Amino acid sequence: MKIQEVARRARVSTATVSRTINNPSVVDPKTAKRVWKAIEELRYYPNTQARSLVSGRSRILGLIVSDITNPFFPEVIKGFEDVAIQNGYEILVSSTNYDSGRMALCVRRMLERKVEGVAIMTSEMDDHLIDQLAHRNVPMVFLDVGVTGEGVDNVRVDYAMGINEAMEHLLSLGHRRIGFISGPLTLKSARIRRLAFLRSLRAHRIDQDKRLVEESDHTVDGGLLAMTRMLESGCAPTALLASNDLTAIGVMRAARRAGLWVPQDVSIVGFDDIRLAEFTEPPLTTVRLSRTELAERAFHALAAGLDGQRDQRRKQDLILETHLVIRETTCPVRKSDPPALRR
Amino acid sequence: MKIQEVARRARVSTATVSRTINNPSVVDPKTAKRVWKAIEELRYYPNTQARSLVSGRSRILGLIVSDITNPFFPEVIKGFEDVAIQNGYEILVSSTNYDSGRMALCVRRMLERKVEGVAIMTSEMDDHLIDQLAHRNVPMVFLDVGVTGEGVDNVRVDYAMGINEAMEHLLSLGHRRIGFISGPLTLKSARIRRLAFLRSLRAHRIDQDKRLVEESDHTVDGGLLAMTRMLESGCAPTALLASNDLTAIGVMRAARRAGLWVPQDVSIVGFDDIRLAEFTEPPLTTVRLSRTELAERAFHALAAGLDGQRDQRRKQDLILETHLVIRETTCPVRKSDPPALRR
DNA sequence: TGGGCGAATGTAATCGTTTTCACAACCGCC
DNA sequence: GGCGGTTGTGAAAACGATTACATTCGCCCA
Repeated sequence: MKIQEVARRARVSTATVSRTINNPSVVDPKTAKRVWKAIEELRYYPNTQARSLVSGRSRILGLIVSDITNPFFPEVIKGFEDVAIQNGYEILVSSTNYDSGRMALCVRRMLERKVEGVAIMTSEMDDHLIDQLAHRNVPMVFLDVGVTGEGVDNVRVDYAMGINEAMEHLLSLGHRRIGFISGPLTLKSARIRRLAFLRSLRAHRIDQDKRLVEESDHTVDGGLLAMTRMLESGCAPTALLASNDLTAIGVMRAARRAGLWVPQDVSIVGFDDIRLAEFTEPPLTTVRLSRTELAERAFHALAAGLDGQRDQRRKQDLILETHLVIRETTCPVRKSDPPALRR
Repeated sequence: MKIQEVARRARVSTATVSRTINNPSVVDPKTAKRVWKAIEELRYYPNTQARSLVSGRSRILGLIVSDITNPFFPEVIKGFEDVAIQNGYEILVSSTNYDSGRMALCVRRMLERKVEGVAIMTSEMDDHLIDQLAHRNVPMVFLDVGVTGEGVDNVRVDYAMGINEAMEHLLSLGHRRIGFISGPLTLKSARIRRLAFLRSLRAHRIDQDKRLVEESDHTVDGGLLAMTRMLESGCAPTALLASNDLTAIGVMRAARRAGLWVPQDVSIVGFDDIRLAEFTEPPLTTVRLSRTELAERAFHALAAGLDGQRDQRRKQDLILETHLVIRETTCPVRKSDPPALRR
């Protein structure tokens, strides 16, 4: 089923068929109608490979995430796919599994497939890989306030806003011994959240206790481990802020294992507001970061880069806000000391 | 950076370069070495589109799921991607969002990209779409014991095994009023699970109470709604089996809202054993269905279809087992009646 | 009347590979 | 020394579209 057959059937040249499909304005409506009829009758659809080989445009966008298994990402992927498809693009997702070798492979495959742009949401990004992409003039957008440089865009997220709201909330409930479990500090977005927490602490003249700030890895297991460590340090917090919801879920589990009730013994706040957050027991108070908006921003940043619409790009500098969503894992600090830890 | 440049640099023809890459056995090791050197020096990599245009092989496999946002799927995707990449294949995932129009689009895009095979995990699959694929000789594999027909494979999962284990478990704990919340009955795999439940009931000579069997949609919200309906029907079960873990999580939430304690007032068993199951409060007793194995089976079924290795296919008829994983949402039935429902 | 113009269409080059086929070189054997 | 059989290599024809350029045709105006 090639374009030739369509051409023959519609009694036109292949060029005309191609034009009716790609640039209808230059072809006579009457001819166009004939061509469309032939296309339908033969159920013709163009061969993408041939098409992009000659036109140089693949209509594919890449999306690289670190772990498709973290529920945050599928929601971003979904949003990205939706908007991409609406605009006639295909997407190619790759999960690096936190492995930088795998990351190199991802980039390689993206290049081989001639993606027209890549959105990157992961930390395993060596500079030389970025160079590889930049060198081939592939527009990039980082969803992680990561690298900056020419040809590199960033979707800006106001992480601090949500963190501050969360802190105000906890402080207004009387909490003073507030812990924080960060994500991997190789991730810039994780560093930013941690910093926002520390800043907020200082702004409220609360001394930082090192035992109350742990590094983790944005997984449930990691959160569980980190919280367990913190509780065993002998200085249990009355409230805890986690760098993402998965961590918060781990934290809740650790608290329960230690015999603590949430929120009576310890208040917990997550970050992201993944769908499941609403359904934890009790439902998780967390900071919402809209995945669909994030994905849309990413797409538009790329699309702008594609068509070289420099002016439109300015619009993308809007900052994505984050806000606290109060559910049931936070409550006023109890006056008496929490019960002794069960070991 | 085309093959020509490599050829020139290595002082051979383009044919030889192509051969050293794709079929090294027919080229003299000395020449091959020269060619590889040139390739490395120029950082050459072949243009995938040109390559697959002429060879007719895209090295892409499609994977269609209904909802990438359901944590079950990303784990399958990950497994599928891993094994595909190991075998030199790319994957193209598409989420249909339970929309059959979107499904048609998916198939269309898969065809346009000339995928060499498709794994399908969704119910929005019209027969005419299957025909479309079959008609173009695209091997298919269903991960849902769905359609059968020529050129269509199925990964066989023994859903009944896990269900039976779960039932034995609940019965041994003294439960007799056992409820079931199924997935959408358009999904064959959901029907099978429901049927296995009903069979087990009959096998143990327990009368079926219609109020204790609800249909839902494999989402948390759906589970919550269905359980709420069931509790309000005036005939609360002492134990409940859910068709998947997401549903189970919704069920737990509904139980808590109604003032019931899990597992003291009602025991709950899920299905799938998604990663999060371990971290619910309390940790969910559920039936494990290995996603990686599922994905691997799917891949191999496709791969077998690709190379036409009819004999190897027989091996794939092994049935994937499912087993109960006991955690903390089940306990012996309480002798006294459960407390009155809080409305 | 004829030349210029614009709109619609056709011709053919092009994209970067793979792969068929032919050819050359070499080997061993009769 | 000629001949069949390997082996390794190169020239050129695909693959199926897009698109630059050429052509045709009708129309208008000088």
